[in-house]
Amino acid sequence: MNEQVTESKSTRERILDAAMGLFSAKGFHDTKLDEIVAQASVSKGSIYFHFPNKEKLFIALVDQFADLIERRAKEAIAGETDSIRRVQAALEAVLETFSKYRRPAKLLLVQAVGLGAVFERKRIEVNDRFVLLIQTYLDEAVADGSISPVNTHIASHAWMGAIYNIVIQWVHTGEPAKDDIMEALLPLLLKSVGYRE
Amino acid sequence: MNEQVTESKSTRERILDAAMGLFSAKGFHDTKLDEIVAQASVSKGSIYFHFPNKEKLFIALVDQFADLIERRAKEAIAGETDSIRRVQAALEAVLETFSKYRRPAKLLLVQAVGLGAVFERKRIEVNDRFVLLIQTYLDEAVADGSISPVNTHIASHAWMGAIYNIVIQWVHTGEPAKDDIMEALLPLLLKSVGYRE
DNA sequence: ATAAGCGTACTGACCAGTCAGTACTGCGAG
DNA sequence: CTCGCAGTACTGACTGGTCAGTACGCTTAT
Repeated sequence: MNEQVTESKSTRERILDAAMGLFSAKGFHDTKLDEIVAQASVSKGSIYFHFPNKEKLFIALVDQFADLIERRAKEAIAGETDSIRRVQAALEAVLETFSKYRRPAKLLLVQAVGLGAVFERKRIEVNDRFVLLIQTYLDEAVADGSISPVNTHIASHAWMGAIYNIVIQWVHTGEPAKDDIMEALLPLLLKSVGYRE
Repeated sequence: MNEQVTESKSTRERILDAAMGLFSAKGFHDTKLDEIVAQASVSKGSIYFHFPNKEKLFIALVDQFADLIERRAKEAIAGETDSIRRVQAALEAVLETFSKYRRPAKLLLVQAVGLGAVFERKRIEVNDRFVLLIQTYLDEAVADGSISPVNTHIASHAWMGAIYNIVIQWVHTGEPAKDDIMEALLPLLLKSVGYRE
């Protein structure tokens, strides 16, 4: 929300870093505030100076990463004009970003799920943001005839899920390797909406 | 694990039913044991007579439903001989079962995620069970030439994710309708592995 | 009698959140 | 220039509510 003007960045940053490490590894409930305190070498009070509560600290991390992903995807799209290339570029950018930031990926895709109603809303919001992004460009691709007329609503949800699950698998095991994902997943998704290269 | 031989079914069943309702709606942590007690009209001691702890009660529900899904899928497969039809039948059976049991679906797909390490292992185990099932029949379909030679490992994970996400969407909003899912998702998945009807 | 099945009242560990206080910096008035 | 004052950043011991799990006792069936 409010950009840091004062140069106290380091503390807030240390809290976020520590929280990211712990939340992504152990989940929300299994991460104790005292652990973040220890990891970040800050005091408990300091955390509550920068964040209203544990929940908001977690959500700050989710938002931060979701924003990054969306920014990268939009940058990639901006660099292309052909609709099918846009879809392709966005997909590459997203996978690239996930693979570059493994811990945030786990936070967003795994740890942010199945926490109560508050988080659920957040998760759905983030998911829908990306689904809508995908759908927009799929619709475009259908309109200019580069892919066959499919149910883009279902297709975009399916794509999102496919990406989710592959990335989650990769986050856990390190397999399949990033390049294998790119090579196999991209054509698979494109074929699913009837695109022939 | 151990089948009920004693005829105390009703209490155990009432506990499971209440737990299913609450866990699926509110998640693991936000569901208090006392709420299950109230909902099921049983005593706390009774719950601890039938289940060693809260965690195991939750996992019992997960296992129960995962078993059901797998059974339905295998039954569907057994009724077909052609490999591509087997894949199709399994998919239909799984979607059918999910749509018939909305609460268990939410429990398995949403609420069982993002709980600490113990549950994470369980979730991966269940996921892998289905991925392997899919992969087996995809490999078969590749072998007999009904679909193109794709990376079936990645494809099966992608399928699983696609199914996950669509069903989760449906669990939350009731949209898209079951029939729309069948009509759109099935051909989409089949096309993704290069099958032409 | 004796044990499986269930009920009730209780415990105590745990942990998010609080708050009184410290350290430091900058600033306007006398 | 310096003293009082105020604002900001931070500390860490403490608390109080919560809730999973337990102790123990009463039944009913065999």
